[in-house]
This record gives sequence, C-alpha cells and structure tokens, in this order.
Amino acid sequence: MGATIIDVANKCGYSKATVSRAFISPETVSEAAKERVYAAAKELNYTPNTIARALVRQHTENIAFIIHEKQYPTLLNPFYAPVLEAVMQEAAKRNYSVFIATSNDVQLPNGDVYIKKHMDGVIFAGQTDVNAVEELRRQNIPVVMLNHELDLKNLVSVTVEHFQGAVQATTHLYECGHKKIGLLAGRFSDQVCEARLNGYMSVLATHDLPVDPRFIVDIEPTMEEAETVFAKILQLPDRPTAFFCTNDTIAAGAVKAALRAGLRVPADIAIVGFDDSIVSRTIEPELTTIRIDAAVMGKIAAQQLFALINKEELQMTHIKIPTSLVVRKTT
Amino acid sequence: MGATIIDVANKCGYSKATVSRAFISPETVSEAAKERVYAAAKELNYTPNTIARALVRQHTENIAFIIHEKQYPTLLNPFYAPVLEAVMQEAAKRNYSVFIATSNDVQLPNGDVYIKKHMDGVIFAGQTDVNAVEELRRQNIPVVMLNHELDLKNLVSVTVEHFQGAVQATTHLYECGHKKIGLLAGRFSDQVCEARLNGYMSVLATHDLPVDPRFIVDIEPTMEEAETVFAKILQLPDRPTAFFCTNDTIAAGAVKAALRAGLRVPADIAIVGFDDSIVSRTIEPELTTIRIDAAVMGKIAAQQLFALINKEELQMTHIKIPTSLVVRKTT
DNA sequence: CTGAAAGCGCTAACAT
DNA sequence: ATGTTAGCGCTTTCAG
Repeated sequence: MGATIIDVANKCGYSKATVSRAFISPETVSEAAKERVYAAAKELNYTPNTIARALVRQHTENIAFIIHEKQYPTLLNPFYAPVLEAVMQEAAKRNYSVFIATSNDVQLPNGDVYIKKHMDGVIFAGQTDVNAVEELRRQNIPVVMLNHELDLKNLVSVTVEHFQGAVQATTHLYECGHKKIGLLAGRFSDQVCEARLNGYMSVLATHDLPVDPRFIVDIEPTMEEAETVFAKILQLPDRPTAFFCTNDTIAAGAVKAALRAGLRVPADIAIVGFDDSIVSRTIEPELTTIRIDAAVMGKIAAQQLFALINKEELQMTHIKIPTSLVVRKTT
Repeated sequence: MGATIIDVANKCGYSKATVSRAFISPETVSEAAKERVYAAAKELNYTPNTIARALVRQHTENIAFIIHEKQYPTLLNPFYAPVLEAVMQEAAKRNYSVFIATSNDVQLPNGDVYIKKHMDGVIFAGQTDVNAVEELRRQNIPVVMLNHELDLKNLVSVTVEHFQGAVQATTHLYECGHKKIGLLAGRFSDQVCEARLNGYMSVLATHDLPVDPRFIVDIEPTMEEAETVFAKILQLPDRPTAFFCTNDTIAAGAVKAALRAGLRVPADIAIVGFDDSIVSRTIEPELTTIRIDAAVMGKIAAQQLFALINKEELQMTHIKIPTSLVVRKTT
C-alpha cells in the first residue's frame, strides 16, 4: 500500500541506506541528500514502517500495562486510572507507546501463557498470576509489578504502605475521640486486605479499643454493596461511631447510606476512606481519606521499567509508596 | 534472545514451514509432527515472534484508541472510560490488542503527522485534528470517529443525539414545573456545545420560557469550576429554580455548591446532568441525568472499525447513539 | 558521505 | 503432509 524505503530511494536517486540514515541520523547525511530524500518522501507519502524497523532492531518501543482479569474493569477503577495516566506520560517522554490489556491477552485458551505482542516491557497492575510473570521473564521481557508482590527473585515491584495507611486512618479516628471504630473492608487481593486489616487491628490494640467482629466486615468493593451492607450495620445496636473503609468507593457508599438514613456525617457517624481517589471529592461531604499518590506510583513504576529495559542498575527493587492522611469533611 | 522458528525446526527435525503450520493451522499437520513440534517449542520456550509475523502478513492485529490532547486526561474522564472498555472487549473477541494514545503519538514535533506504530485501525475519541485523520487515511488506515464529526468524505463516525438529550433534560425540568431554567454548559467541542445549547433553547422557545443570559453560562468542565461558578450563581437575584448541566461532573459540582449553601436539592434547586456516568450515582442525592449508553457506543465504534478493517460493506456511515432520561433524586 | 549486502523471524505460495 | 524458497521493509556493518 504505502510507499516503501525503496520507492523513495528510487525516486530521489540515493540508496535505501541513505534514505534510512536521513531519517535516523540526519547528521550523517549531506544536505543535498537530505533535501532530496525528504522531498521524495513527502511526495510519496512515505512513513517508515515501524514493524520492519522493530524486526531488525529487536525492540518495539512498546510497553504494556496489564490488568489482571479479576480487577477488570480497571479503567473504571478510580485508583488505577491516574496511575495509568502517569505511565503513559513517562512512556511518551521516551517515545514509547503503551498497550493496555487484560490477562486475556497473555494467556492462551489452553492455559499457556503466550506473549501475544512483542513488548519491550510490561507493568502488571494488581493481583497477578505468577505464571504469566514467569513466562514473560523467561522471554527476557522486563516486568514490574504494581500494587502486588510476588515471591520471585529480583522481581521489581512498587506497592503501597497499606499497613501504615490503615494505622493513620484508624489513629485519626481515635484522635477524633472515637472509642468504637468499625472496619468496612473490600475484598481486594489478600496482600492488601491483610495489611490494612493489620494496621487497623494494631491501632485498636494500642489504645485498648474493643474488637467487635460484628463491625469488622468484608464486602465486595463496589459502592452499591457498601451502601446496602452499611445501611444494615447502621441499624445494629451499639454500632460504632466511626468506620474505616478500605477504599474511597466503599466509603462513599457508606456515606450515602448514612445520609439516606438521615444521619449527619460526621456528627452521627464518622468515615474515613482510602486512596484519595476522585470519588473522595465527588461525594458531599467530601471524604477524609488516606492519600496514595497514584501519579508518582505510576511514574515510578514506569521509571523502574525503563531502567530495566535499558539494562541500568536498579537502586531498589521493592519500592513502597507512602501514604498520608487527608482530613476533609467526614471526620 | 528467545528461540526462533528455526531453532525449533532443527530441534524437532521438521522444516520451518511445518513448525509455522503447527501453530497457525494445526489441522494441516500430522499428529506426529504436531507432537514433536510442540515438544520442541516447549523445551526451547519458543513463542512466535509477532512482529516478524506482522511484517509478512501486513497487519498487526492492533488497533489504537486515540484521545485528542485537549481531552486529556481521558482515562479519568468518566465518560470515556466505559467506552474504552467496550472497545477493548470487542477487540479481545477478535484477538486484537488495543493501544491507547494521545495525539502526541500521532504528531511529530515538527507538526507532521506520523504514524508511530502500525495499527490496523484507529478510533479517535473526541475533538480531533483533521490532519491526523487525513494522514491516517492516506496511509490506508481505517478510522472511526467517536463523539466528533469531521467533514471528510466517507468518514465513519459514531456520535450522540446531543440535541435530543438536551431537549429531554430541559423538557423534564419544565414538566417538573420549573419556569426559570438555567444552563451550566461545559466547554467541550463546539459540536457538542452547540447541539446541547440548541436543544435547551428550543425547549425554552417552545414553552415561552424566559431566556436570561445571566443564567446561561459557559465553564471549563471540571467539578471545581462548576462548584465555584455555581456558588455565585446561587446568590444572584431571581435565579432559576432549575439548571440543566451539560455533564454529570458539572452537575455534581452544582449539587455540591447547593448543598454547601444550605439548599435542599431538589426542593430549592433542581439539577439535571448528562451522560449517566458513574459520578451521577456517586453524589448524594443521585443525579437525574440524560443517559448515553457508553458501552454500546464503544461497541459500535469498534464494530464499525473492524468492518472497515475487514473491508466489509458498511450499512451506515454516521451512527447516532440515542439518549434517554433517567430520573433520580435531583429533580 | 554513500552504497551493497546480509539479515531480523516469519509466512505463503509453489513444489514434491 | 512436508519442504523450499522468496520475500515483508528496514537497519547496519563493511567497503569504498
């Protein structure tokens, strides 16, 4: 269809090699040649064929951002969206493009892991199948894990200080004077859940606060589910005066349930979320939450990946993003 | 690095061609051969090189979803996220991967349009530079426009019945008994703005409602801006009792401003949004809004693109997604 | 500064 | 059913 390098070579009277150079390293080509090459290229509507180039160069300048199926839909996930954006930005700086995929693209129907497209590197977001990662590495494709750790040698990961965040959230509630603090936990990956639960429990222990299993509940992490479940919790006798919700979406659901029940937030019930995602500022009153800087998270993940791709020495293999308390209107 | 088809051919004693066939059309290869090929492949950790394949096949099984820079960040945009998800799903069905990019990836620093990667087709979401589209088509790459029309021959597009939607919104407000209805319009593309404004105006005209320029305002389409602007509007004398906001994010900002001003929604001020995005169900009270089925929008766009890629006859070149009123709690 | 030529890894006729 | 072979379009030594 399109013109090839040969067409422009013929048209301008130089060889393929010179045409190629004119595009790749113009400084090694005479002015005269450049002029004629560019003119011919323009006239023929020539554009270098990146896939041919990739074949010889052995790299594609593509990276993939892969979401484990269980986390799908991810783009709708207010937590991952800004990290993907940051990744895209880092990629753009280096002239890389990003593919976005689910684990489907990595697994063959027969269960084998298949690298459907050639990627120079891959970022796995969220809970991820070990096989997929191992397979990729077996193909010498650099991998960085985001928000999930796998027990693989030299695997680089960037995760979050979940424990610390949970401690900040719970402590804040305690410092606001709450003695009975409940937990509304979303069923994310075990790693995340466990760390956040531990953080919460440790604060209760530190301050000798009561641990009431009726008020430590697991739910599917959707706003609807949070709303439904929380509406019931609100009717229980001796319910806590405050709840730590393990993400903003859940917290928003809780706030909605409280508001609908005619309660005042935070006067009648205090809530703190987690992530500082966009939903924390959408709900009114706005959520007090634990901030994770998703942009730096994405940026660092991308930087690590590019370091790997360029075979640079990595300073650290496990990076943990710190969290911080953002006090708004629900506490 | 990785093993090539030759390595496995040597190892299993068959030719390259047979190995290739074993992967592409297993039914044309003897059981014995398949067995040995797969064994050798497994042992060598062989995986077909997709870029070599793409070079000979002249197609990559990749499509791109491109967002015009002005719409960035798009993934955060609650309207496009579900559209993209639908596109990804359609692509996955056909074993295609999707590339996500901003107009940066399409434009060279010098302003030329450069097709950085070879894509079998491209979906442009939102306001888009004509040059980019023309250049793509010059390279014979199928394009479908999403939510934006360009005056190019045979350009296929899928857009929204913006006018109809605005009429539905405004009419609903009128039917709720409102006589003074304001407009809080986000500065999207001219096409969208104009259609929605016209829809609004036509309803005012139909019912002989007053047109007050003080209450027909343009803003940047962010929640913060909506909040700020709306807070001021609320203080103006003789303000409308209802507002049509041209998207849910703006509507949410308006609701927040009203709530903060101590107003009851909808008793003191009614609001209707547009899009039926996730934010319409995040804010409390939940937004009455105009629904656009983003999933079908994405699906149709993808289907049109694949039809183009497969050189099928298209039934329609301009598809408009209908809108519908969703009454919730703000009216 | 420019050209010739050897691949990059794979597919798809065309033979056998 | 399997093998041979000619590219796909480009980059990159290596010569000149």
